[in-house]
Amino acid sequence: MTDNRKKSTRARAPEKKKEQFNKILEEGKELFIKYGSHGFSLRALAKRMKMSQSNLYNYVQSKRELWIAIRIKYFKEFQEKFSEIVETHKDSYVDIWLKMATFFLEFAAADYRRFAIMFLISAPPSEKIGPFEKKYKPFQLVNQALLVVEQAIDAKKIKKDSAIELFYYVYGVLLGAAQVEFQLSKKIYQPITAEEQKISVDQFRKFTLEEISKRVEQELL
Amino acid sequence: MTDNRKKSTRARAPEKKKEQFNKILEEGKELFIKYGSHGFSLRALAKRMKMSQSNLYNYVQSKRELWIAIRIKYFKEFQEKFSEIVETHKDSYVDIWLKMATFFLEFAAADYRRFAIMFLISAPPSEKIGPFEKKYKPFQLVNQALLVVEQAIDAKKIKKDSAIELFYYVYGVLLGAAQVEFQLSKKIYQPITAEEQKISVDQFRKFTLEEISKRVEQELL
DNA sequence: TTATTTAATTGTCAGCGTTAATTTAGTGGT
DNA sequence: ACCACTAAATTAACGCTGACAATTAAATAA
Repeated sequence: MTDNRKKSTRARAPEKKKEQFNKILEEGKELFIKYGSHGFSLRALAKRMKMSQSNLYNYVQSKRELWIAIRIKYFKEFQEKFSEIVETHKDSYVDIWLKMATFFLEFAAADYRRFAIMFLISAPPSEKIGPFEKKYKPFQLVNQALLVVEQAIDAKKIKKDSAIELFYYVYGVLLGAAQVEFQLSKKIYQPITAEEQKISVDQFRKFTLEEISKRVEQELL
Repeated sequence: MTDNRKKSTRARAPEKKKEQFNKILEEGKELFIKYGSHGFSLRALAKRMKMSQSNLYNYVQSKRELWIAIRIKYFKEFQEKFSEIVETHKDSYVDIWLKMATFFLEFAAADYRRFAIMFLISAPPSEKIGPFEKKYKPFQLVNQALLVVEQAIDAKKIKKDSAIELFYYVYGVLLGAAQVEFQLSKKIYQPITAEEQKISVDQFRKFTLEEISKRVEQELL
């Protein structure tokens, strides 16, 4: 056994501690992306951080909390890019929807494990509820997109009555489509019966985006 | 510590062993449904079975294999009910789609953990690939529904060109919708901004089914 | 009745999240 | 420059997990 720890140093200044915590989150992200939820252990993370495993508890109350902290960070990154699309849009209402949808599907496909930790896998259970869990609200990402819808309603560009329903519906469509794309992209899958059942990821995405586009068009006044 | 094991008996006849294995799957299902993926341990299952934990390995190569075996069993149950709908249908093409979709969403909502083990959570990893994993094909459930589509194509009731795309699309819609419904049903969730963002599960389902219905209608010749 | 087979057992392993007790590096006050 | 204090870091241990090896003994076949 070689000693992997670095020359023992302590992050005492609040700024230094924040920095250290941030590094923990970054290493945690990498660990998760590389080895998945089952390879994501505090011991492995500690080794990467060159610190003892129990020292992580000076930064986080539980594995669950760490998990949620990473999720929140991913959502922040997601929001940032998402906001950019939303705020700089000069396109039509339909086009902005198309851009948001495309971004969502590309984001999921670019790193499915990241997508999974954000939208699919629930955090490991813990006895206590920590600060990150209290802070975290599901459906948070939704708000950014909802803003677009509301602005359009206010500007009387679209029908008001079913806008919210449609919004959640499209969110569901994208959530499901991202998963179907992933399953389609796996080599393992081979349709059992006929030849014509085959479908490529590109084909599927094109179809999905067109469906969304057509549906949103109907909403215009 | 009380000894929970039953008076030691052995299931040696092939029939008896099959029976015993079936009981393992049934208890496993219950355990999973009751305590979720994290409460689902071989030791807890063994206790329920009143046997030693390592004896489970006489029935299954790994926890992963057990997981997949349970998943397969759930799919069989799903297929059975699904087939009934498909095979006894006297309705229009649109109505049968509506029935399939309704069944899917009701199935998911009736027991979300069951739905999750079938469609969302991936089985825990294992070093070796067992017989159940070899047997299991993802997208298997899809075939039953595909049959309906193909029959309709053959009967020249619907457009052929985009039938398969639409099929996968609707599958994605349902997969996503089931998850949105679940999130909406959680008490935790409270929208942040305006009042009108609220939406009930019933509202959402109604909307979703209507969307599917409208979309399938367009496919008719 | 005996030999064989194999279900079921005990014991052990490394790995996991978590906690308690302890050490010691970094900070602020004098 | 020194000292006291705080808290980041350590070591050690707990009970849990999936898995494996060796052993026992119940059910079957000869």
